[in-house]
Amino acid sequence: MSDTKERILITALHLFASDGYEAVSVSAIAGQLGITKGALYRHYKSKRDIFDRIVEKMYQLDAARSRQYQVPEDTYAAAPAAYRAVSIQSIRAFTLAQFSFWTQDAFASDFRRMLALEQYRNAEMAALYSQCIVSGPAAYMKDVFREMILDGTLREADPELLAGAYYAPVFWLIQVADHCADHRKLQERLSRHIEAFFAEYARIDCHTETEPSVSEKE
Amino acid sequence: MSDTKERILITALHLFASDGYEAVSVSAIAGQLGITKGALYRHYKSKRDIFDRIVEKMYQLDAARSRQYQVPEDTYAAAPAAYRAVSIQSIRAFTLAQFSFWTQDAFASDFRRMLALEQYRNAEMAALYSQCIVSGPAAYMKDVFREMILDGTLREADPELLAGAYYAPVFWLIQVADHCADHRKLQERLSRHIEAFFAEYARIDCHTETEPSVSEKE
DNA sequence: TTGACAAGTAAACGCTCGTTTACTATAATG
DNA sequence: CATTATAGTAAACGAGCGTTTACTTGTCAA
Repeated sequence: MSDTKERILITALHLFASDGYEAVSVSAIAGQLGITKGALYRHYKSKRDIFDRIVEKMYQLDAARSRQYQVPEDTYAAAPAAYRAVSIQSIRAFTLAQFSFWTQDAFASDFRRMLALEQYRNAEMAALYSQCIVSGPAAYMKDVFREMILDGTLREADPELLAGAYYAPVFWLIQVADHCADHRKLQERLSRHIEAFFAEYARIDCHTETEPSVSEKE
Repeated sequence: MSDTKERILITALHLFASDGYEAVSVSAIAGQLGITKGALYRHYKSKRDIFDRIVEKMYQLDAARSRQYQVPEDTYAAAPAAYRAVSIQSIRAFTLAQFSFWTQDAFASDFRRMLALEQYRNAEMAALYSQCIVSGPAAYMKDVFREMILDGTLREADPELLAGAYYAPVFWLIQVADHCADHRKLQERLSRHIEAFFAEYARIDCHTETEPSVSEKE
């Protein structure tokens, strides 16, 4: 039993993430590993096969993470109960974890970049990119915030606008991280964003300047 | 005098924006135009030459737009005077124009996508992408907002946080637009974001509609 | 009318691509 | 020990790559 198969996967993903699938040759992958391309074909039946196994592995990783963080895999429409009683604390923790995952985790970071490079020529990659990184998280936050407004955790506002205001800076900082080595700084910046957001929109908090926070709705 | 040279440029950019530079063959560019690749070499001396001319053209377009919108080409440190007396109105107009430019203008939209596809293997593209789309606009807004806080247009806040809160949703909506056909909807969503932002942070809390006629609050 | 030039075709160049084949070394198994 | 499987090399395959060359047009000024 060898780990060569796994090393091929990781190395190929890393190259795909830099140059894009088409621009990476099988020789380049093999060369990086110090083997010949003939050896590579002992483990995968084609270049496309490597790509497919990468995607397969990411699906598994993502499913495992969803379970770990108890994020509902169904949409709000399918399972609204799962979106109730979500605390600000858990939202904050999940957001910070997601940021580190997509910027620091080697596999996830490479996979995200590869998705970005393939999004305009591969419909499945486009859908996956949108779902994991662009629109999906915002749609999720919209459902969570709608419930938080209903149960009084957040003040009255348009959930969609709120979700954009919350998630867009996360998304933006992920892209900034691609060309900024100082991860600590960006992580702190993200924390400040989250604090400022909830200071602004949480109903019961120190924020009482513009509106009295309790007992106005009758 | 022919327009073939220009048509090659546009067609090549469009293909580069979908598949990335390496994945597009000279034959494919020529084929799309209904000519042979030999003819293409009458107008450009290499495939890389086409790429370079595209970048050159974008530099020219960008400089022209900067002049048109009176956006300072110097940094704040080099020319602080240019950042004073910027109105909320002009910020709003410029932001909406930038959004339409990067999502609707054929050349700019294709160029932005090409930058995104080349950002991890080409340092110049990475810098350009960051400067035009990711970090640059936020850095600009940070300088503008710092001045706006000083002159009392905006309430006291961290300019950097403010710039992120303002620009990140613009950036995010640009990416959303890549896989959402309904541009009108996104444009409206952007408008709502801008209104909500200034409603939240503008000091003189008149909900400045498109025409600031009379202040309703003393 | 002629000659230069601009724009395009078709074919070939050397090279690299993804993939296949024939063969080798090593180690475990009966 | 003989067998079988595994993991690798080296070379070849046809196809397509970016680029060059030789040749064919059409246009237009001298």
